[in-house]
Amino acid sequence: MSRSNDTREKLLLQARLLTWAHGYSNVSLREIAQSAGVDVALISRYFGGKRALFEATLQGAFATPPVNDVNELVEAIVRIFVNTPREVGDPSVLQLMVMNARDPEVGEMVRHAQSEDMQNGLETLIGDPARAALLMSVILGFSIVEKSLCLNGIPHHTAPEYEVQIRHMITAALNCPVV
Amino acid sequence: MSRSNDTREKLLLQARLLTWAHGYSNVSLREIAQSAGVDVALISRYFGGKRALFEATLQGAFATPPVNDVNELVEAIVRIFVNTPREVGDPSVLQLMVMNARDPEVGEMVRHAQSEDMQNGLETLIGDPARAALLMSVILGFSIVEKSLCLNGIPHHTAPEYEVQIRHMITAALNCPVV
DNA sequence: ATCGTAAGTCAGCGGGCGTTGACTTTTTGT
DNA sequence: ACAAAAAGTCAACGCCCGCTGACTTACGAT
Repeated sequence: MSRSNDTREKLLLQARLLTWAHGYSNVSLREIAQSAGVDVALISRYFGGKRALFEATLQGAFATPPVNDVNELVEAIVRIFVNTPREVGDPSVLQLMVMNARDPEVGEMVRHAQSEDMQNGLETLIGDPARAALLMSVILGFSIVEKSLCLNGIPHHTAPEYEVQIRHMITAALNCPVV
Repeated sequence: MSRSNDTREKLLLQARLLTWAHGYSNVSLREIAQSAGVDVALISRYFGGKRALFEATLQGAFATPPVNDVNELVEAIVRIFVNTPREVGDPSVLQLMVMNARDPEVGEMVRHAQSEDMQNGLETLIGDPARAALLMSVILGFSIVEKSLCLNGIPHHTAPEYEVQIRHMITAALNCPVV
């Protein structure tokens, strides 16, 4: 019983790492299995297929702790995007896959997970969907471009100064006139 | 002579549409050829291969008109992101592919094209690479999330109100303390 | 200790991919 | 009008993909 749970978790972890980093359709099951040190066939046995494995990967991916007001929620979101260790996946990459995933169902899965966990909470607390979307723009834009800069060889910001910028822009978003 | 140029351009156009919309590795040459109403083999003949076709696609993709000061450059960039007709590809999607493309050379191609055309211009005019990157974050974040919202079924902003928000955030970025 | 079941292995399937080379059709130059 | 060259067609290649089913091994209850 415990041995199977072990391999299940090993598969899940590697699937998260690889698909979140490179995109759903750019990672093969054989690759995931090899990284986990496990046979490919076990993926189909345990999860049912590639899509189901990916779906399991999204379980609670964007979970934010319960919050009482806008500031707390923003803090929680910033923490996810800024401080989440890169090793366990970067949520911004998920947002990327939304648009890059050719398979409509895969895109829908990611969007649904992200929307459930973050966007809806923001909208509820802020009240104005337009401003919530604006806030989301800023936060996601930061994490995406941050990653892009790393790829470009530009040393990414250290966490403290990065957070200063993010907070400044969030304040701007909260004060920006929206329709 | 003109017939071959025609099919070359048809291939190039469809390649742009499809790969920019769905990502390099999510579009097959057969698909591109079919959309162009042309035989697959002609792609290899005219461009040499999939990668070369994609590279041709990037030629001048981010070209901005010559500008004299920061405001003009920002205007030009905003115009590209906000007003570029969706039919000829959305540059934000290119930025997406930077991170999603598994093939390192493909990612490098996109990054190089974007950097050459836009980022460097911004840095030269602004002087401070950190602030230029911040500005880029905001602009790219907007266009990416805008697209994401469309996918989520939320009606995207009309151009005027969208531009108001973008300008507000750009102003914030220009006034934000950077290290 | 043994037997049943869970866990893991392995070869192979059908299919799509990028690419190639031999072929046919169309255009062009004389 | 006719031959040379360009443009387009077609079938097939080797490869990797997700997935399956028959098989072998290891564990746990009796």
